[in-house]
Amino acid sequence: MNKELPKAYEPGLYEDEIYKRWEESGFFNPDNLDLPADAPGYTIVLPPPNITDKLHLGHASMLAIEDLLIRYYRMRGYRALWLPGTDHAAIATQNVVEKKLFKEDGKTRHDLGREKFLEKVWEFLRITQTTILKQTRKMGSSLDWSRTAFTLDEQREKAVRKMFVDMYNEGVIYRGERIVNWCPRCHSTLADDEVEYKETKSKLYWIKYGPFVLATTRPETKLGDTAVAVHPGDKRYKDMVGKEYMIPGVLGEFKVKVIADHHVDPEFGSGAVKVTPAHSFADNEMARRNNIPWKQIINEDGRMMDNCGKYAGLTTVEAREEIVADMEKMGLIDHIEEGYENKLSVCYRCDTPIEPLPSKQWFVSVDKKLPRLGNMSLKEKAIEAAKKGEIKFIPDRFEKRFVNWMGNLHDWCISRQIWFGHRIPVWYNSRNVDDIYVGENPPEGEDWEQDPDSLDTWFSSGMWTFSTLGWPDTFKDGKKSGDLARFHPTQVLETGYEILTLWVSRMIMMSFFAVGEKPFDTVYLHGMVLDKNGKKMSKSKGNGIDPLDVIAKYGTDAVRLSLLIGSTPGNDVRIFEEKIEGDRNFVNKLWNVARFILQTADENTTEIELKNLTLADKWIMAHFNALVDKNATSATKFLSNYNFSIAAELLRTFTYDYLADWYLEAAKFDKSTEKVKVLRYVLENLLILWHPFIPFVTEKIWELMGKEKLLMVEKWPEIKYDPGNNGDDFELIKNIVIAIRNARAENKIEPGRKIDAVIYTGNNKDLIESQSEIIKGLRTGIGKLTIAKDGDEPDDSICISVKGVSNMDIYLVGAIDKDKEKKRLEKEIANLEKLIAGTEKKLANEEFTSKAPPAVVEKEHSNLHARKNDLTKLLIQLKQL
RNA sequence: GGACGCGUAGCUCAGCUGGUUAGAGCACCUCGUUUACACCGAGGGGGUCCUAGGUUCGAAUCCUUGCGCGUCCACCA
Repeated sequence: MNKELPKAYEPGLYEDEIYKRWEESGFFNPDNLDLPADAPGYTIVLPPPNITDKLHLGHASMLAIEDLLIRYYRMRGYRALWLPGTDHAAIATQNVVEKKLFKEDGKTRHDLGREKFLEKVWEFLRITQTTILKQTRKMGSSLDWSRTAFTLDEQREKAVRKMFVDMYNEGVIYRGERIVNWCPRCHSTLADDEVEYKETKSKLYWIKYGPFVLATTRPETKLGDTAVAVHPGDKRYKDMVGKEYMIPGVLGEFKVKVIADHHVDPEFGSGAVKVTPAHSFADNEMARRNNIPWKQIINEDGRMMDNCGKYAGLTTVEAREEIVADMEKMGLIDHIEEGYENKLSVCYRCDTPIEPLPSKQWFVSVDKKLPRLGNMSLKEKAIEAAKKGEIKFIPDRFEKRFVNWMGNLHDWCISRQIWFGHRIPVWYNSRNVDDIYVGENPPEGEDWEQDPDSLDTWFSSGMWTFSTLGWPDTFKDGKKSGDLARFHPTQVLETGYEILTLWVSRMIMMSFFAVGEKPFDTVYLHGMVLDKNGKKMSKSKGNGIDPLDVIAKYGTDAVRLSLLIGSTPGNDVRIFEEKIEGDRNFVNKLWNVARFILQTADENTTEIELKNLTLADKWIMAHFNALVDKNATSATKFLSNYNFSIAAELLRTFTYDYLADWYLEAAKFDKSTEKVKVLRYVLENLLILWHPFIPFVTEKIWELMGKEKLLMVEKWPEIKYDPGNNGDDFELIKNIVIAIRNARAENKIEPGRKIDAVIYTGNNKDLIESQSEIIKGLRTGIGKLTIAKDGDEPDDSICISVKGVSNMDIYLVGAIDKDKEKKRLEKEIANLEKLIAGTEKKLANEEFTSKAPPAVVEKEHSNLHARKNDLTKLLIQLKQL
């Protein structure tokens, strides 16, 4: 024994030190890789985690997948760049800090003022940002830290302003009125995902409305009505469409136009809807489609405006009561339906009902045709890229989802009434409201005031693939230079399917606009990480797993493996400790395989002499070759096709079932000149194959093997030695051993007891003889082993059958439980007879033999033949018993 | 309401460009401390592949329907 390794792999002892070595090697940065000038690029930009919180297992899964890809392609000789960063997550971050501020000091951001509040935000984000980067390293991520970016750092600020100005000058960005979700209590707009829906029971008022009777939950908005809408196919109102009517109301008569719109459900209510464009999203859309004017009647305090006569100043709820009472007096109420169930939209922070209000906002037009896009719109260009396969989706079903969603996309509202984020680079002249300045830098002069709003966080993260590669400095006159030229378009965008639409769509549109090319070749979508019961992990439910906790307990490699194995592209993955524990056990198994090999073969290898290989050597070499082959079932191929789980399972099967269980065991009895070389060759290459999955343990073993170069930059293996056959000879030995072990277990022969065996080999005498030590050594418990070409059945013995072998007889002598053996044989015979009957029936069916491919029919014939042989043999054995 | 996904061994999941005696890991049962590993080894039991139809010589795999679960989007006056 030359090297004394600890019995169990202890990740905690090595991980930090190994990561440090990787980082200090400089190889995370592709500029330092030793590559030919024309080496292909392979770039992934890390989807920047929000700095609202530390990382969870979902992030860990993302990091595991992306690091796997990057390490794989780095070893394949690509100029691999994985670019790290974080996202300022404007609204989410501001909310977290606001909540904290309120909880700790009872203050709102308005108490602090813009500047002071932003200081607080930065204070907060520096802490989470540091934690995030630390966690990311802990996962073993081979990110190029020298290129680290933040969506709100100086360089990205520059990019965002340039983008805004370019889009504005091109007429893509414009200012317009839009209905927003407004919380009257918080005095703020809410993003769609900040709106919550509450099941409520309310009243449905059926009101007399000129020639109509119609149902509404909000009679007070009648003051803002400008139209009545019906379904285009509704015969009841057919003749009224397009006409104008005077409607009696509590403040006198007013005029509405009747419009036809598909949005109206003719089954609901009376099939006619009053339209209040200023205070309803749906109504607003209908008004836009039909050119109907708006009339705002509710202000930002949630109160009726001055144009509401005697109701001015009332809250909407107060106004509703009074107006209903007045309508009642006027005989305008048809009837009131109680207990009507609907979903009320409320503020996620304070539960206050939301008031949709019109407001001035900045938009990105997705439909404007642009000369720079060949007269296509941003939307059309993105859809085309997906449909033409210029951008590929994995799994491909997401392409449909993407295209479908893009098709329904409306202009993108990019302004947010918050303080944290990229401030909109627009200045208004205080002396002349219509005088607007849009530019990358503030205008000269004192009368200019910058727009108080900030940009939607997706505006800056949508630029992530090129803003991180030096844009706009690396893009002049339509020509890419520097990092942008070398790494853009990137190869893969790997992210969760839940932000396919939010993020991916924006990246594609912005990249085409700014750089004139797609941001990435492939979008790989991963699923969500769920707990054992398939529930989303969340802090409030307490079912979350902290990556750092399980890493401390089981090691990073085990955590990575548990996230990769058993998960398929686009599908959710359930994670629980038992699973991680199992993978920890596997990592330990690999460690011990190495431990054994290093003990028995601690010397540097030279070229393997193929002619000296034993049966076991050839067998393991053949199976190793199958892993790195170019055919469709190799681990290499599955890695290239994003089938990480299948690749890992192939590697695991090889490591466990082939290498550890059989080859290493056989090696203990199978001495040959090449043994040491084969052991080292297989281990070495196996470590390379495993490295992208479990980088730490493989790198550590690699070091223990005496390698000077880092495994991280080792070349991906190809087939180097052809053993000349597929290892079938050793497969036969293996099956003999299994059959003997089986027979022993079936017959309850105590493990300590030696049994004599006789093998009549037929034509295989030399082969079996050469392997007799292995057969005896592999825990078959054989005492005296007799090998002959043929002979008589020994007394007091059973004949055992070997899988797939019919021209050989093996007898175990003595100590046989005949009853048990008889039962076993009968069971097996019954099973075989059933199979044979099935096969015969199939072959008798002329439809089958004439229509099925000849190869399939042929296979059935050979199956039948083999099964019949086996049956004959079993019947003889049974008779002899 | 719209779109999509899932339902295979007790649990977690592969397999699904149609042809295998339907697989893996964990759990379970029996046996075993054999110096790489008890974070172990040997052997074993366990599945009408959700239901009902259809296509086909042949379906876990393709089509239709129903049931159950999940995700995203929209949200209704």
